[in-house]
Amino acid sequence: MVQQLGYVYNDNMASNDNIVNIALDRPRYHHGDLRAAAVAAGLALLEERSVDDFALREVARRIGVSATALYRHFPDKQALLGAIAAAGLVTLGERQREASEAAGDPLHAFVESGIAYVRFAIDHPSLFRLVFATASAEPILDSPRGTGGSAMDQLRDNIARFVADDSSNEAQKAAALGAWALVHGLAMLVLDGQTPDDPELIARVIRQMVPG
Amino acid sequence: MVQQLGYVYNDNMASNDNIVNIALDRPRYHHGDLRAAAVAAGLALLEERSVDDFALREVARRIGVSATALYRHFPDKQALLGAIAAAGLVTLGERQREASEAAGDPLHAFVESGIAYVRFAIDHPSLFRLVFATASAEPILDSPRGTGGSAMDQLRDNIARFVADDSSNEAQKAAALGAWALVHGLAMLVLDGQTPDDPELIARVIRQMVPG
DNA sequence: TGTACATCAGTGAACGCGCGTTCACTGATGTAC
DNA sequence: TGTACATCAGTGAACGCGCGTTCACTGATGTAC
Repeated sequence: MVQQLGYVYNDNMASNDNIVNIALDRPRYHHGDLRAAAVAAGLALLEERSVDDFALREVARRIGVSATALYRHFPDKQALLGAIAAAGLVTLGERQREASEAAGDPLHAFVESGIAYVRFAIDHPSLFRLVFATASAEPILDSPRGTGGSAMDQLRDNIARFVADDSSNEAQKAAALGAWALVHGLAMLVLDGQTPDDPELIARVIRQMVPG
Repeated sequence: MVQQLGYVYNDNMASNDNIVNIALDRPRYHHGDLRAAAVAAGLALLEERSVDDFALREVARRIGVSATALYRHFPDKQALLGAIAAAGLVTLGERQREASEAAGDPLHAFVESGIAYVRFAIDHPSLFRLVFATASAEPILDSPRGTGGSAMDQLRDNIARFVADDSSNEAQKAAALGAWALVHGLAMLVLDGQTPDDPELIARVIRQMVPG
């Protein structure tokens, strides 16, 4: 437990894994950082529970604060989930970027980032579901290009690098959506237990999609 | 309202659309057919509501029966949802078969049945989600071949017809899973509002996947 | 055909559930002078 | 540096929510003789 400024925070949300760190600005437990702590605890909670069983009250309990306190930082439960989903999307983008960069050529990078997408879903099923269930105002694929770190930026960059330059805008869009749909479908099917979590099979399915 | 044998059933569950008819054995409202009526009403309810908001009590209300009555026919809510999901899966298979048969060559049939899959999801989002959220005991793709009418039988038949005969078993399996994942992902992305419900784009994405 | 009885599909009242959220409040923090 | 006060992040009690499910029951149906 961390005693600080008269308030007590349970620090177990920081000990979980690197997913959690994403949401924490340092210094971690400054006064007023309940928001970050709540997001971190929420991410940790989603490692254990389905989105349906996600309880705002449990998040409050875990950071050692009354449930009401969260209403100082989020208008309602949905807003808390939104913040958690945003953090999840950032992490997904990071995982894809890491995978891309570790690979050599563009084709390889593309395949590896697809595998990373599915892997992320399998490693964090509730968070993955939340990210996509939390309907963004605008569709992710059509959203303006961000800092280059988002999951969708990764996808588009990778597509652009190996789709033939002379292909039409429409063709590129279809290719991008196809790639996204494939990995997204794969992820959902594994999460719903419709196909086994077999890394070999998953890699094969993704590989067979790319030309060559 | 249909008065029959002293019991009153609200007949609006029969007036919805053909999805509903699937679950009804004729004669429709014989004594004891509460089970079929409940499934039909449940299907209708899912046309209006998310799975989360699906209430056993509301199903009972709609067929003009006490909530308790349903417990004569289903051990619990989950069992009711299971029966509804099963009916949904049958309908999905029918839609795919119809689309396949309407098309000419195997390649076309494959594409059209993929489009039908996505169309079904878009037309019945809650039911589609329920079907796949209701974890079957065994993964659908690996389940023993059924009567030939199931959605997965359709998928496998179509795959078998156009994948090269000399391709390995592993390659065929990967091709089948890839096809499934593509349409499944497309469906989920549209349902979650991540990509628009654009029939032209959807058709293009599915078409680009098949050789030639 | 009539009677006695078991069966079983219904009934309505009741309970517990933990939740999200509201409310009036308190007391520490930061600031103006 | 001290003091007066506004601010605001917390508190705990309370409420309503509609739900799934249990319970003891009733009365119509079907059957054995």
